[in-house]
Amino acid sequence: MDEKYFPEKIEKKWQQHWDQTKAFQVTEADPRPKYYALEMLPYPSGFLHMGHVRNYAIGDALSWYKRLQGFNVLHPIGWDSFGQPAEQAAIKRGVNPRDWTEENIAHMRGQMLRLGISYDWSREIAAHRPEYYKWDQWFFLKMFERGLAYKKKSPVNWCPKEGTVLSNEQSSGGVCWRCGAAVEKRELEQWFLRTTNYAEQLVADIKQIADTWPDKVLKRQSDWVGRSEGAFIDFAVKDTDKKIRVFTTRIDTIYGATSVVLSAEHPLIDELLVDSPLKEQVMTFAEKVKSAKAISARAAEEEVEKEGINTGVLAINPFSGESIPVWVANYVLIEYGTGAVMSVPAHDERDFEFAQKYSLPIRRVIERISHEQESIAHDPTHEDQSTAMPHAFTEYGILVNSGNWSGLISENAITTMAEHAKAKGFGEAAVTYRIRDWGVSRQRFWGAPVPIIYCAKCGVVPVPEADLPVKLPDNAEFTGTGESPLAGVPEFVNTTCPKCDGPARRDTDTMDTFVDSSWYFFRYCDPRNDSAAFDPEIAKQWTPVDQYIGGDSHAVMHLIYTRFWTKFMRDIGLVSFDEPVKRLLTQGMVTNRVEGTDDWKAMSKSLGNGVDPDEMIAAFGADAARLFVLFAAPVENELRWLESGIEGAVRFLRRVYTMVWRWHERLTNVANENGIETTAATRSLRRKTHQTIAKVTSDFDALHLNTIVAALMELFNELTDFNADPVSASAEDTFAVREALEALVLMLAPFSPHIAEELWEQLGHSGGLLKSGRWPQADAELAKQDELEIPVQVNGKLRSRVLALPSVTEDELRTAALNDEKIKALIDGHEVVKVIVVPQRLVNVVIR
RNA sequence: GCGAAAGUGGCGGAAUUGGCAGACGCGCCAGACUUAGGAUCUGGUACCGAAAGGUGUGGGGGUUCGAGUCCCCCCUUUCGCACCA
Repeated sequence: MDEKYFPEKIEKKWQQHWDQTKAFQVTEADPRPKYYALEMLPYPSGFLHMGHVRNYAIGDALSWYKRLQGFNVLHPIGWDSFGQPAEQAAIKRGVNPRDWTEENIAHMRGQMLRLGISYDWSREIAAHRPEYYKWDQWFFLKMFERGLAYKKKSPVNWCPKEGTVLSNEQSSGGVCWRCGAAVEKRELEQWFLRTTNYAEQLVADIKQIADTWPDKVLKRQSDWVGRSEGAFIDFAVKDTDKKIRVFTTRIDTIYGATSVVLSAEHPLIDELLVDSPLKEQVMTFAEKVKSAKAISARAAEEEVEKEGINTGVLAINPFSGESIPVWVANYVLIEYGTGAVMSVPAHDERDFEFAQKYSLPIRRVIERISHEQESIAHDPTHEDQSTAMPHAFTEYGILVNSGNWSGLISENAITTMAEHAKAKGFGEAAVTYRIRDWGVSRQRFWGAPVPIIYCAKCGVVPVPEADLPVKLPDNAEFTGTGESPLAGVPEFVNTTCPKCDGPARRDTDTMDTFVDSSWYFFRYCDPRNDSAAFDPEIAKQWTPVDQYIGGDSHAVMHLIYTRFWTKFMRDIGLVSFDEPVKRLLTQGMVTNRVEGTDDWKAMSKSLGNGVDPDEMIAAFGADAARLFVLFAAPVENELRWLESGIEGAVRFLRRVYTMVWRWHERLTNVANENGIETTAATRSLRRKTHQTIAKVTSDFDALHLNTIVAALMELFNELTDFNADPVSASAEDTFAVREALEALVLMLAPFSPHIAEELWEQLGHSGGLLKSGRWPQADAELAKQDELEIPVQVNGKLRSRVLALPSVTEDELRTAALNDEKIKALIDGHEVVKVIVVPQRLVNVVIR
């Protein structure tokens, strides 16, 4: 053993040991209970950044903890290796995307090895390899068989900068999730997956993970699915047999409807205006709205002013029989509900604003229920039109001016009016969702080809399973024009129809890369299977994932897709549960100061505030870098990078190293006997050791990794204070030091595994931590305090302390406090009103 | 605009059910050892005060013997959603 701590030497030694002994390879044959720890698989951009390091350090800490506790821990890694940057490299620099990707993977794998992350490398996977994406295609075909994958022409989100379609999830807020460019609407024919079929389950099953996923993620998912209860109501168009169906959550306000408003894209507009003199005007308006939306009105920061036009057509309110005008307006969305609404200005903010602008009537039909207005409640014919409303009244209340329904309260009216509509055949109660089907076609090369063939005779023909994978060609040209590069490869495009053998063409789009990541952690269970995506029996042994760790940027993308995918896999019998991930941790970002400013921003090349993990490893060692990122902040918080912080981590490791170096000879020479008495000299150290074990264990279960490191430092400080001489220490002292050092080293392993392995060996154990080490057990007796220092307050202010045994009674404590010299002096001349005694905690003397 | 979360030393952050505020680390100060120190070790470090003592968890109020923690109002920050009928 060296006298001094040389991280690079130790780290290399143990990385080799782990590799040679295949230390982290696991098998299903292992009888121990399983634990599946998973970090989000990275995109192989070429270099790890500190965000990755933090992610993997957290996952690795957990993996080590569970291993030392005796679990059979699956801790795999792979590559989300399809995607835009590889294609950009191909366009800009003419490199082959496959070569570019493989080189990046090789480099990043090296970085992970240098960090010493304990992955089972035998299970490594990469999405761009045919043996993986074959199964993306297989899943697509399964969905196609069941009608869950379908093609339709529709307005889709188009990123002009990247030249491809995006899903709704990827264009949240009207901007591209990757490059931030404003998203346009384009009319294209695209493949969609029916996520809407699972909308209800995606909301309902949240209760299964409500306690173990972060609230903010569940909230966003719930909002994204956007479940809304209401009713469909048909408004007949006057003098025609046509109907306009609207969706409303407030059927109780229907007597206040003063118009029906259609979105500009509503399909009925054409039909309704066939003979209308206003046709020209309305169509011009609708076109204007559509084009404004096409250039991304939704990406604009400010609210767009409401605009509309009266079509001159009348619709009949099925409840009141009243005829009201039909308008077309820019504030009604075709994507939601039915693309048409009944406008109730008195009880909806948007309708109110619209009505004011165009001087449409505002008719109040809901009154607040209050004591002052009790007379109104008892007088259903009450009509208060005299007072102009300053705002819409959007709360529930009591119905007025609503025919026979007046006098009902909103909650009841909503139910009974929907029932009435159904009985009369002009509507029904309904649930709508905001979530849309997942558009998966991408006009790109570097993805899994959509396994579909178009035949002039047979139409849309799925590629037979036996012909999978549909492989990417090697000779595509990358022009960056926005056309799928596959379309320019005749050898790829031209094929024969699997049904009739006639000439046919392949689909030239590839699938969204989020398809790859929707099921990848099932593949880790059975990564080399070439006859199935995975063997359900094997997957059953590992899944669901026990702990998933990643950034929260995927809250409504990856994390909703993978829940959808799992439900589909359940429905085709591959898995037997509803939710793929038991527990989710969303780690905070790693930020650094932007030079010349006071801003802390996520590290990035463009801001020039990046920190290279390799440089950190070279300067301080992987162990210190990892210890620092876990110590510096709670895992879910933002982590501000401070070079001095990592120096502190090295200092700590160096001190621990030196401590072991000073003791290792004595500890290996003096046999570790059991049954050694605790002495007055060792009691305090032994207590600290066992208290620390208890605290660290419970903090691990709560994922409070930063306070664990603090606790280990406290234990070390206690060891320093113990100050026994390694040359002449008594058997009792040696025993206590050994106990403390062994516990410290074992508990340090999840944070800084290389030095822990080295020190464990120096403490006289062979074969490595996983062979000879076990997570230490806290002895509750030893952890007990044998004397308590009880604070004594007078009128709530701390004035003194008294010493007491843990077994002290309430009366004894009261007496001790009142007899304390300082307290006596303070209560002298005052009346003691009462004395609060909290057993084992505190005494408060209340005086007057 | 709507919704949610959070405000604790110079900094990152600790603090069972309301019960000693500031653990641990960084930084800073002093000292030791050193040819030297951006190494190492020791001690100190919330604020005011020479001290006794007093004041302190964004601001204001409340509940309580006792509030960082619970309740109400306000301010600030961060995040999410932004015409979802």
